[in-house]
Amino acid sequence: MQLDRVVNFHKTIGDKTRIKIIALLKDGPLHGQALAGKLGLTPPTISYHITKLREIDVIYQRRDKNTIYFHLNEKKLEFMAKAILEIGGEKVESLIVSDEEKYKIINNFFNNDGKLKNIPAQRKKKLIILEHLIKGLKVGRIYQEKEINEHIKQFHEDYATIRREFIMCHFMNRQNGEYELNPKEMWLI
Amino acid sequence: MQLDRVVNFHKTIGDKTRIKIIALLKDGPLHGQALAGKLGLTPPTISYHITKLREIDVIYQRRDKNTIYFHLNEKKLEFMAKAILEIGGEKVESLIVSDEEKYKIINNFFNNDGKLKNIPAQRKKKLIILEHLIKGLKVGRIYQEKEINEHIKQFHEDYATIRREFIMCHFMNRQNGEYELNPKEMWLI
DNA sequence: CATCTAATTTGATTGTAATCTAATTAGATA
DNA sequence: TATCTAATTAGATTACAATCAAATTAGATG
Repeated sequence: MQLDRVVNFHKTIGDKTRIKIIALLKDGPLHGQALAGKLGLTPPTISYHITKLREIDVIYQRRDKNTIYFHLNEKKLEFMAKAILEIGGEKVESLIVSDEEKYKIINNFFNNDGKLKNIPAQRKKKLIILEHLIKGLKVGRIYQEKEINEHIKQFHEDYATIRREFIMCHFMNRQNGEYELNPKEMWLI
Repeated sequence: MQLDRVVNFHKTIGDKTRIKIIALLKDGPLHGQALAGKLGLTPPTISYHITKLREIDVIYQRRDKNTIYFHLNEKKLEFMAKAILEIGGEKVESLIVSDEEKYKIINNFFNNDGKLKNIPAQRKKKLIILEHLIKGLKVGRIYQEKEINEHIKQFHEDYATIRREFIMCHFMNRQNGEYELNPKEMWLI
């Protein structure tokens, strides 16, 4: 179940007029003018809402002479309403920043010689770069400030800024001048 | 279950960021900065979304030192997700135009002597007034045009306009100069 | 009590959504 | 094929929602 489908379903029925339409159609099919009358709206407005509801497949229509009757697809409604309960867990994390996206961003910010061009201003990108920069260091080991600096200098001369960013973004912490990586749960990514 | 609650629930979770938050919290509580990092957004934006989610009661929070952890209320989420399946039917019709509302509108448009002040421009109000005006006539009987006119003249001198409205809004139909009320299912109210 | 960290509020900006009137289209029927 | 009815589309207006940077608040801790 894709995220966008679920979002779109809820966005669509998160509207007073459309929920009223759904409620009315539970008693049986109705045509546009009837809906317009009952809801105190004009036919174009009903058309607009019907289109949205048809897009998420909770209504369908049957024509009788000049009149189109709109029917509720209750099965679909039920299925989609329950979808939010299934979604998520670890899978979503990968949805949020896919490996492919990370790869692109890393490629953009590093030169071919492995040097970091500059520190991204955008938060998300910055985190991806920091996560990448920290890869050579090990969880559990204690580092002296000088060691951290040397490690960072491989990639960028402004080690002070990057070291500060490591702390601020919870990748590592400092205790009386010594540094240690935080457990991955604390990382913001 | 009130309509507004259901609408508000779906409006709130009909947003990509908020569904991602819900999905992330299914794996366990997280604090604001972690959410901001994982989603590539700033803390104020997370606050904004958390507030919305708290309003519909699907998240709650526990503080640990300086950090507030946000928890998902899965029971509530499930209950609200299924609420749309219960709503509706005949009850909703009365929600749409309550008797109280009808009473008010009728009072506004009629004088004490029982005369109609004017024909409402707003569609919904017009339908309520027309429904009220038609009450003296019987389903199943055939009326001559003159009879219809006399009936309407009790309330308003412009019988021609009102007679036309009766037809246009499906309260009655004309067949070679004779008039008959339509069955109530055809009325737009 | 001074200071730090995390969260929230404020104000501004930008994009999206709901509704209407007027014009158009699609079928049905005479 | 001309005409009627119902539905839809187009265009404009207005209201609302998501986001951020900057300022503020609320607890925790030295």
